[in-house]
Amino acid sequence: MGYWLMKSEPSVYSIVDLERQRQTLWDGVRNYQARNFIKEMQSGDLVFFYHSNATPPGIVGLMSVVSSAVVDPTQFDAKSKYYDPKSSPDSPRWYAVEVEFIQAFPQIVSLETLKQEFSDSELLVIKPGNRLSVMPVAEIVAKRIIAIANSLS
DNA sequence: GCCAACGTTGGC
DNA sequence: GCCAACGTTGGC
Repeated sequence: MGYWLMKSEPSVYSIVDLERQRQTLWDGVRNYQARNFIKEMQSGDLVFFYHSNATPPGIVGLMSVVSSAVVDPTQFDAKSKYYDPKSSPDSPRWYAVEVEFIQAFPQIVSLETLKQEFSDSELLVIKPGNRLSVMPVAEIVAKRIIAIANSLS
C-alpha cells in the first residue's frame, strides 16, 4: 500500500468539506510532476490531507484512494478554471483520483511539528520552496506521522 | 501583503 | 534549445 500527501487551501476545499461530503474527486492538478504521482496512486492507498496557505499550515487528516487514474473532466470544460484547450479526450493530459474521508485528526500536525520531527529528505513537504501539491510519503514516515497525530489527541 | 522559489511560456 | 518574462504557490 502506498502513502501520499496532497495539499489544498482550506479556503478552497478543507478537511471539513471532505468530512461532510465523505468522498470527492481530487481534480485540478496541473503540474506534470504532481500528475505523474497521481497516476501512480492505487485504490486503497492512504493520503494525508495537508492544509496549505493556512494558519497554521499542516496535516489535518487522512483519506484513502477509492478510484485511481480518473481522467480529470475539468480539462475539457471550457468554463472551468482548469480547462486545458491543448488536451483532448483521446489523449488526456490530466488525471485525478477519487478519495474518501477516513478521519480528521483531533489536532493538526503542523508544519512546525513536521519540521521538528523530520528532515526534508525524509518528508518532501517540509522542504523550503517545495510547491508540489501531490507527493509520496515513505511508509516509515507515514507511520510516524500517524503516531504523532494520535499522541496529540 | 510580501516575496522567494519554481514552473511555464514564447521570442529568438 | 536558451533564457527572460511572467504567473503561481505557499510560508511568513
